[in-house]
Amino acid sequence: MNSRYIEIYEEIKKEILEQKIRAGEKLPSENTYCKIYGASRGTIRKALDLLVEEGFVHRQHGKGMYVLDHHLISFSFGGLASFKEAAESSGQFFTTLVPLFEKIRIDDSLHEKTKLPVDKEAYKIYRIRKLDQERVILDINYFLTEIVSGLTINQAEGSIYEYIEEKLGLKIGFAQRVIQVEPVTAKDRHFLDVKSHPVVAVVKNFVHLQDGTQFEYTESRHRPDRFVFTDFVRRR
Amino acid sequence: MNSRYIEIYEEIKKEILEQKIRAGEKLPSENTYCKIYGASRGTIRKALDLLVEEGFVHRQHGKGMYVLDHHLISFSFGGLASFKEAAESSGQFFTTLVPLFEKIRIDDSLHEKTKLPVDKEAYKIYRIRKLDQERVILDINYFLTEIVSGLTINQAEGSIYEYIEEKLGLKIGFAQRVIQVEPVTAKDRHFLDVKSHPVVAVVKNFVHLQDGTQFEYTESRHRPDRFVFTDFVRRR
DNA sequence: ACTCATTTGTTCGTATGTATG
DNA sequence: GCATACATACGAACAAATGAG
Repeated sequence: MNSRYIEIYEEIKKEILEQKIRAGEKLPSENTYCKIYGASRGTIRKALDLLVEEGFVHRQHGKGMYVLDHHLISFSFGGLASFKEAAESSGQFFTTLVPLFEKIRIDDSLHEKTKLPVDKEAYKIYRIRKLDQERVILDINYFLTEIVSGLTINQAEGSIYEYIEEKLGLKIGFAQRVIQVEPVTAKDRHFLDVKSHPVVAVVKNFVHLQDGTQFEYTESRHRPDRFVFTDFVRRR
Repeated sequence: MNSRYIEIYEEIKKEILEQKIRAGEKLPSENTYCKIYGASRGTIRKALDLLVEEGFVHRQHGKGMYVLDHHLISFSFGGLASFKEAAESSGQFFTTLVPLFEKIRIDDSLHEKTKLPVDKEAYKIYRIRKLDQERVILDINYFLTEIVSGLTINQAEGSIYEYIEEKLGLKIGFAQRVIQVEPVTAKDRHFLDVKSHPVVAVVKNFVHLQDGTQFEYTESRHRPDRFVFTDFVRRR
């Protein structure tokens, strides 16, 4: 079903996550992997490229590949993951409330904010994420109804991405993301347990399908003391 | 000296940045590029992969590649760029002050914070970034003296990365990065024009050489109203 | 509905270059 | 100098998505 290099990538990643190869240890050479998986070196390299890119291993010309210490990259938000995926992989227990679920029309000022096309209809959804009985994240979602049709409040309580990808068969492509710090609004005070915090950490997502059309704008407003964003970057 | 696919990548990227191919427009096909550059398809694809990864273009199976609207990414701190590189590409005019430049020893509590090896010696440097006569960023750097030897206060006023890469010939590999929001400290109040802002946005960098050894810890403390972090992510 | 050319996606095999020990 | 391992490059083939006829 999937391509071979993805399968190999997932198998090796699993071995690293299960500590069958530990941090600091050397991976088998590319040629060894060729024999293990019966694949060409190009295919093996494509699989290993993914691990390098995600920060699981690093390569050294002439020496080999080594597993990196993954001490805290337990992805609060590393890639383009849904909230449910991120929460599950971080092992924390969240619950979701949906205090608002309605259809609206994108006007000029909303277009300015969301970059969604003017005059289209969209679902506007608020979702509150609770951790340890405290409301720490407010997600404000806009989905074009034209693309994400038939959404219900039930799905919003679970994973909307699951619905989009599995039920509708749509392929999510990429997102531009902006992180900023903003003063708390009346809405934040109403929907979050902001305590005395005067600001929130805001993550804005402009999400596109694989064909390049933007179908979503989401703004995640985090109570600053619970906000952590982790990232892995390579030079050049 | 560079590899062919890097050259090709840079040429095409230049064409996009100079708007010779505009947002929404289609790129020449891979086979066309093969003829243009006299390279194999594999090499062309490696060059194009980089553009895809950085969010300049998106690919559509069976159709072609299209240039993305780059309104957000243009002043991106998304990659592992030095402050000087980022400032130059964003076109803003910053100046740098160096109020502290000293050698210290990594003790246990500093190891906890920086992850640098205990008992090694390090440069500890404060650097203030001024924009429009306002001190908006405080960089706190630790560099292992063993690796980054011979650093002077003059270099610290320019680009330390330039010194590390060009003068010392060291190869920077990758960094783990954490973004958080923290209450202002007395140090922030002293070195930054924090105004009435009660918090700062903090970016922590754990930077490693290509051989995997960590040689730097840097904490960038931003006044929250001037802090923007942009990112580009793909769904896998 | 079907065929066909175009274009991207995956895989293979092979060769050569370069860094490490 | 030599063996090992990663880096780059070429060419070929077939698969899969798209759009035109």
